[in-house]
Amino acid sequence: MAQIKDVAKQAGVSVASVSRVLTGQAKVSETTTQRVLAAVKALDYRPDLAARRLRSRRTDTIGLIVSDIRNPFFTEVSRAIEDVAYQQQWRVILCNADENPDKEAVYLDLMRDENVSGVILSPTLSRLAGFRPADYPFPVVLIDRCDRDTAADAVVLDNLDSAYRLTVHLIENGYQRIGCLYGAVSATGRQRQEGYAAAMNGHGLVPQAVAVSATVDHARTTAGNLLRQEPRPQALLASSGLILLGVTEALRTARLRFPEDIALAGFDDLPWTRLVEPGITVIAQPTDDLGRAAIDLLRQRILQPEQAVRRVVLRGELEVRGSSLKMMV
Amino acid sequence: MAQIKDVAKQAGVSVASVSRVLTGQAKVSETTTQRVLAAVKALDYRPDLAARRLRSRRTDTIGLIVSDIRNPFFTEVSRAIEDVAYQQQWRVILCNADENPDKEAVYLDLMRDENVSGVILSPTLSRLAGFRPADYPFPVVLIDRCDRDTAADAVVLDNLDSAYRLTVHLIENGYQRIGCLYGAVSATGRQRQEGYAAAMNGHGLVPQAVAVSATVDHARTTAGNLLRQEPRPQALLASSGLILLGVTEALRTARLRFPEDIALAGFDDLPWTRLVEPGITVIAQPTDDLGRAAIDLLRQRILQPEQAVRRVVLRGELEVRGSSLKMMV
DNA sequence: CTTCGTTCTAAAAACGATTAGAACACAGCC
DNA sequence: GGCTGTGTTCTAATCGTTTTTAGAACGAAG
Repeated sequence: MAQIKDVAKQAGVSVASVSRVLTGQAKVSETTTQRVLAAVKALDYRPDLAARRLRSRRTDTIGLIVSDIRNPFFTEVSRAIEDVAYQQQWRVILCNADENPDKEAVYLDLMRDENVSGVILSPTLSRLAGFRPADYPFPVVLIDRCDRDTAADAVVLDNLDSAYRLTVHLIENGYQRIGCLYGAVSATGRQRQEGYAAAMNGHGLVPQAVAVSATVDHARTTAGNLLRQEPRPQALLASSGLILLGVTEALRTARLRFPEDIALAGFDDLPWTRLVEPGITVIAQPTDDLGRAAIDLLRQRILQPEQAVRRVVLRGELEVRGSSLKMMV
Repeated sequence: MAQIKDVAKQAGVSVASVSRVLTGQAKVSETTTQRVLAAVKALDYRPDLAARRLRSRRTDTIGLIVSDIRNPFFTEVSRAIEDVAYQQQWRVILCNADENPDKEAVYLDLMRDENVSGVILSPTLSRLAGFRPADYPFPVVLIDRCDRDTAADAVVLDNLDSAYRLTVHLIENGYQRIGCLYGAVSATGRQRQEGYAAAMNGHGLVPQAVAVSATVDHARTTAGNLLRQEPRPQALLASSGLILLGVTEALRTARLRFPEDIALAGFDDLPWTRLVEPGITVIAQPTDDLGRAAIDLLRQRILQPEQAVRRVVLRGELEVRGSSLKMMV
């Protein structure tokens, strides 16, 4: 394996010049540049990243900590982030914290060990409470989850407003007893519940929200219980794609058809929501933009550590499908 | 930030002893060990990974190169791999090659630059042809895709047999004009098509297989065309979850119900397949086992570079649902 | 009391790059 | 010619570990 000194010898220059050409840090004359590049090509030289990282103290690596990559929302977001990262010659370390604060802490320590350039984090509730960027030895950008008063760079959906609009849509179509299953372990689920409650209260209706852990299994059983209550809700609203999946399965099990027997709406425009007859009304999240915005924010923060804290709020789009059709009277 | 020499000073020993205690490479006396560990804890010392990697020439990092993490199959597999990796204190670099041989080559070069301990690869067709582990400076384990004669460690589904069983299941339920949409860009799709064709031929039926690129969009339009042909197929078989999704959407668009109008079966036991009435019959892939087996194979190969080449073949399980119910006569 | 072997520790040499700071070349000016 | 300034290049120090090498300490055997 060729080393930098081999390249220097081949090009007839010093190792410093080779390094300068390759990193592009300082001015190098045209002739030297050409000779170095020729030597690099001739020897198929590739810098040793470990050595480079040790000396330069930069890793060009970022961390991405989410609850679970199998959650389709995070799958999409992570893909967007990785695409941008690799274009910029950055490495991405992906971590699944499983909503577990301890695991999350372990991974954040790991990020420190790796000396990452920055981290994109979807924090657990407990970490989000009182979150301060200054507590971390690297820049942090929050994604998907963020409180109103969190003083940190963040990219989020307009959760409250999206839930509000979704709820109003159901109300306007004649539904009144609207139940809501929301993920209580994340700030996002809570905010969506707030939006739902605001819409209900604003229309003189009584909110009936049930907290669930954001898993398909739990959502299914909880929804099953809800459906056995009297009077049965006229509509259900699910605060995330996974919960929506569980609720839909429960409706199947209970042999309830929508929208005839019960209306249905939720978050995340997953492929199957248009496949389940007659299609499920959802708020579509712009996952690609969320990911891109997050890494862009991180890039800027790395370049300008002292710049003002920014928050990017993206609007969710209401996709109306058959599951929320006007209620028969 | 504390360094190893600070720890040595605090413990009253040499830096070498500290290193030996922490890496566990050589024998150290009990008293020294205790003093070092105490000093490490007192100073909250964490070794600098860049320095360690430079000197030791090992990175404890593996690469995972798949076509697209958004493909649910790879999402599941990658999660399983990452879980095991982090337990072993390994880092994972995830790469999406998008079935693009050039991109795949770039990422493999990147793996060399990173000096990874090994790579788990789901290769494109062109790379798989004539694949030789010796051509790479690190151990490679193939996953999901592998030819009969590939001389490399690999973990795959019994594609041919699974497809055969799935096809026979349709035939036994009375279907005869069975069409097959298979992903032609991967070895896996081709093998499944082979299994399908074998079953058809073995029962005196004429296979009608159509190659598609393994995307939802292409599968949908291709299936749409297929459905307009006369006579219309009595059943359709899709060689992957994404293709199955496209086909299902096409049936929706054409207002065809299954199994009354047309039967349906495919690969990958995705959540929505049991949600779409009356449920879609599929071959369930043991994604978790696939991932675990792959990283286990890699670990063994790293420990014993000269051991014999292994191939792990996992059996797909037939999940019978409503979409393949016995044909009405 | 030496000699040998064992077990552990210390000092110093890698690992392969980046980057200060010194050195150099050259031009322009007095 | 000497001096200064500018732009480039070189030498050597440095990053923070691991690993090699040499040697100290100690006990047992002769």
